[in-house]
Amino acid sequence: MCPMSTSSRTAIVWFRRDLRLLDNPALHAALKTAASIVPVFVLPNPPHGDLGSASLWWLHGSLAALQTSLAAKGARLILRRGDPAQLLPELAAHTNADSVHAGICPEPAWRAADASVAAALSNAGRTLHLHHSLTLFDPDAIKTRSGGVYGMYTPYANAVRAIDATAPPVPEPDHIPCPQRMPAGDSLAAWKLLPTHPDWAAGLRQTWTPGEAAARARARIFLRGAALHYESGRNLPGHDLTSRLSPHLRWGELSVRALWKALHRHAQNPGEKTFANELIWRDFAAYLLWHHPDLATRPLRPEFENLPWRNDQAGLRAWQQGRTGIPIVDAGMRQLWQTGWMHNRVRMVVASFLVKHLLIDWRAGAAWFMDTLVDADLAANSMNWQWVAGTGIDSQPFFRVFNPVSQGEKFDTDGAYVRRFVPELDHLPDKCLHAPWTAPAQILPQAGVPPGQTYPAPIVDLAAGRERALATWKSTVRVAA
DNA sequence: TTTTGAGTTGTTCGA
DNA sequence: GTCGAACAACTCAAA
Repeated sequence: MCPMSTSSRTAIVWFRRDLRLLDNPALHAALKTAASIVPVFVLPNPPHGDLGSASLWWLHGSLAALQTSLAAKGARLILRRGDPAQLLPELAAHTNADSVHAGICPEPAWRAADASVAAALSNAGRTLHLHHSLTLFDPDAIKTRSGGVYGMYTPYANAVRAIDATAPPVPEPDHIPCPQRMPAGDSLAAWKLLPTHPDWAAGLRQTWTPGEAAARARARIFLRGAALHYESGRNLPGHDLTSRLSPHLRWGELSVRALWKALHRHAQNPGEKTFANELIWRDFAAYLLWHHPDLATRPLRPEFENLPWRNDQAGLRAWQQGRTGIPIVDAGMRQLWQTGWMHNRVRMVVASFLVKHLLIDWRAGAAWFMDTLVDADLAANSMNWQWVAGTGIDSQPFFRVFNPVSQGEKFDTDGAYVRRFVPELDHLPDKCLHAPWTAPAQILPQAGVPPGQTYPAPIVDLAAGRERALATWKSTVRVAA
């Protein structure tokens, strides 16, 4: 292999979680300064800890889609596996590229990688340029009046709404010129990101289409339909009234800035406002991870390190497998396993159940979500688990314990959601569907679910679990004070 | 500096 | 069935 000589400037576009061509600031900046572009995706080996099995499944589809759309622009995506700090300087030397452009990632592992890559490139007289594109707002630009970091959502949201200076989306290029001779790369298939033995991804294939084109299509459908009733619709897990854009946003197949702009072109009805708030929550999560790099591993309030979590492997396994005996919890966990996704309302219910009723460390739940969700995002996942656990995000009162029975009755009134994912309860009457253990003696055998046989009895008494959680949180706070 | 108002998503109890 | 109050006290952020 000998270094190529080119007469014009070349730039590497390092794709990470901006797997799109529309409104891609790194690509745009590279095209402005260079005559030819080398698109690269580097998979760290081993993959970073936040790349779970479901994420790798999605990544395969998303990279395949990106290869196709780049090819349509005359470019080819170079896939490499290993240490970016070694591979990128090599590729830059090989292609005589003087710069590398990438989107900023808030995860600590990527920030460490960026530092090594920047140093290695700079030793060879080359530059790493990082661009904001994952979030609406630059996390360093949002400060409290006294220059501090926001710790509560509402003041943060007020601050960003007052600024509302998101950069305008940049256009999709018509053509992406590549060097005559491109460096070699791996084949996507050789990475073996898809499961084979066993192939657990059938439900994922049925539910999702990764890639920029599918992301844009879904966004269009959502913005014209469910977004208008999002305020109330988003709470009903039995209906398809959420955006389902989370995995597309996680991989940057969809530009959040373009989505934001599309949303604000419309008159602000309550549904659209609520959805805009969700996008600000997403930004807030990245902001928190940026300023608290140990968000995923340490409670924001240190006193909660002392919370006496139970080491309950059987309970954790029952929760993971959707066999807790609490219908809406099991429905949620099975939806997650089958489709790689769970409705947001139910995520709160299952998380609260694990952390409060079972008194199992939120980090165990967060790890399971990271492995099984197609939208697994370290920032959002860590923030939301800490919110449910009451360990630092905002001021969740410790007495707020979700009751899975009332949540089910309130938001899955007709039981459509539970029946879809816990089919063995199909024949139970609505009245006791969310709490089968309260059914009159004859009902369960008649409905084909004799107690504790096809469907388990509850692994914890809900009232007792709630009391135990209240007492535990109360004493943890009191000891700290 | 001190003060003040407020904090995504809940539950239970009693009138 | 519906409604308001209590749950307890702290931290945040702005004035």
